[in-house]
Amino acid sequence: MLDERKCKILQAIIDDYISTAEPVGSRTIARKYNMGVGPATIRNEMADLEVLGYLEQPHTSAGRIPSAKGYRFYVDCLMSPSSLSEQEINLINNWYHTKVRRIEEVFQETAKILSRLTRNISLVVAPQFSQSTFKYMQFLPLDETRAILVVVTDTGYLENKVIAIPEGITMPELQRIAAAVNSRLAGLQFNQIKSSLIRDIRNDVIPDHALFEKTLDMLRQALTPSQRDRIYLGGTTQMLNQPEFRDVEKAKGLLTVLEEEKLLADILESQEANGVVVTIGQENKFSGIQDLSVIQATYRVDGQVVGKVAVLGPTRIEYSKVMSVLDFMHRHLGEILKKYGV
Amino acid sequence: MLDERKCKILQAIIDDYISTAEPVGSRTIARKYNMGVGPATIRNEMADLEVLGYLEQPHTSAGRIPSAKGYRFYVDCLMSPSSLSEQEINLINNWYHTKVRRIEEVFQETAKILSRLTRNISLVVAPQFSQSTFKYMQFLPLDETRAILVVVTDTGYLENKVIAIPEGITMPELQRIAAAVNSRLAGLQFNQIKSSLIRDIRNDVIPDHALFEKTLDMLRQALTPSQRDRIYLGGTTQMLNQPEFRDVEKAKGLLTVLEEEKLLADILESQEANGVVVTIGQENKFSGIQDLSVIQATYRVDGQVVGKVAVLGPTRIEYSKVMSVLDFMHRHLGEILKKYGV
DNA sequence: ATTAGCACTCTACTAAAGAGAGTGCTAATA
DNA sequence: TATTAGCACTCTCTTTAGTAGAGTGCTAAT
Repeated sequence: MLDERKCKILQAIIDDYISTAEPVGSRTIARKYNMGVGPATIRNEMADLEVLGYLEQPHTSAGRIPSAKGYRFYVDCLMSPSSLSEQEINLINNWYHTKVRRIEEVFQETAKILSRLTRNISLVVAPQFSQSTFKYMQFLPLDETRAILVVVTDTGYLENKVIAIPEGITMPELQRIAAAVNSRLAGLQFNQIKSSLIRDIRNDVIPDHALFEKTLDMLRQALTPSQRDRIYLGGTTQMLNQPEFRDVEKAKGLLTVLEEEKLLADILESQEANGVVVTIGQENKFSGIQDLSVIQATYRVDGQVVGKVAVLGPTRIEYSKVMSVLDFMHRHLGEILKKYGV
Repeated sequence: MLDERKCKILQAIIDDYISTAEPVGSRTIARKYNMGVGPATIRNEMADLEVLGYLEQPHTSAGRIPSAKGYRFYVDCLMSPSSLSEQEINLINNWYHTKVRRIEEVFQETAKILSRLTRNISLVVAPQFSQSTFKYMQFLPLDETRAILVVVTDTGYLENKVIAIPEGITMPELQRIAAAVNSRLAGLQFNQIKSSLIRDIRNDVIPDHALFEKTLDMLRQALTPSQRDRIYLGGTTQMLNQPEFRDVEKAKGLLTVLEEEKLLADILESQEANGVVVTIGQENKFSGIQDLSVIQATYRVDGQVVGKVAVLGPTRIEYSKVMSVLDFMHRHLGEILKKYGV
């Protein structure tokens, strides 16, 4: 592999580039990170590191910048891991008390905290409806012509929709429908409920009934939850402070990606490993973010993986810092959610 | 006021500036908008218009750009009103069918349509919970230790929260609490329900009861809905296409404003008039958007004002186009909402 | 009242020059 | 043999000067 001095130099270069966003020269390293050797020696080592693929040179007379391979090595071997300060932990713990009124706000505020602490774009994927379990459905009366159909999950999440009651249908009938559906679906995980199962219910229980059709429709809708409100974004504005987005075109490109919820979902869905996972630049399969790094982690409620927290930034992102923040979050978000009512 | 020719010239200048974003010179006007007079005459008129405050000159040898006063006169008197094309109306009507699954999505998609059609930032203010009427509350069973408290409004909107059931409380007791609250609050508008009223209930009905306290807490929370999910934004990315935001600092400024939900709410709350209302540049009280124009309209459900639709853009915004889009929307959003289940 | 003509002003663009940062190589040094 | 001082070289970035272009305002003629 790399000898000790090369490692030290590589680490110094990356640390410096992460904090300055400027190509790093040999003199800077020799001076700022007192290596005990002169700039010329460092130059030789840098030339080696470039041949080995850890560094790149924007042009002949510039300093070096880390390559994706360089960052990868940095993340895996060199980086000194940091952990959150007392102060930051307090910030997080107190944050929710003052801001949160309902569950969705936990996600929104988590995204905000993440982007605050990391100074980058954050993403929080809320638990997927489809991973929770059908508990029961029920009709709540509204007026003569309308009722609210609610579907309750075992986690206490509730999906609701106003439904027009067809002429001549009475509340007891509605309840009969609900009972029929409940007896069939109770305890099933949502992603196990297939259309075929719903068709069975229709055929077996109440073969022909306009409202029943509507009910099933709504159930189907509940089963395919919109991606939209599953992903919470934070810090899109802060991004513009990063020098890599000094160019409006760049910024526009990223914002466009962020607007494509579907794409975001894919980016995050693609990783299933445990712990904090780092994807650097071109390691990313998705075009549009190939000059960015994604750092993500899953979080659990009751031991079950339910969602993700992630931070997105330039490859020059402060890996150490971001990873420590995400590490904290993915460990604690489960408790926080339970505390605030999932 | 202004004689006919001055009007014609002013209109031509503003039309041109709106579409090009470049200062307009006398030659351009004479050529493109064949006025029947030479550039020199136009120059004289332009000089007059500048003295009168309708035009400004970025520097001596540039063309003229409209001032806020110029735009105001343009909007009030000059502008040729446009209306939506068949095609656009169809686009709108079909849009919701394919995209909308739940009520919140109506707002989100409305924002999207608005920004699509106007190529600017759009805002949609969802109906305020506090303006609707308390219908009833109810506890839905979840498990031994938890229940879901739901509050239903006359519009069919539903607020819900998971509540821990204190030791030893049974379902019938919960229902008794609900009944007590319902008998007191049913039919009241949410913003009429004061803490004092809630205190009364506590004192009169069930004087001491941990769960009851929690219930009331939750009700109080429901009464102060977060601003956050009341305002839906669209087209923040498109904004970066406007030449006025070629500068990243400008873009950052605006994005920062857009992140302050509270401020946005104020901006929109400040207008209560009927129809489509235009606020141009410095007419705006709020710093941060004083080089922008806001065009907004209220919409109604069942004849009652419930929310707003608005478009935000540079003072150079296509007033005519935007106003026609908003006019259409504020007339039809009510129906659309009813159709999709408010 | 309008307009042609012209001098004047200001910006935006281009090219040239110079400063600065950093490299790579060579030869000297420990 | 590893390190380093020295130096020529390369490339970018900034500054400067000059020029083209667009547009104005004024005056005198129509």
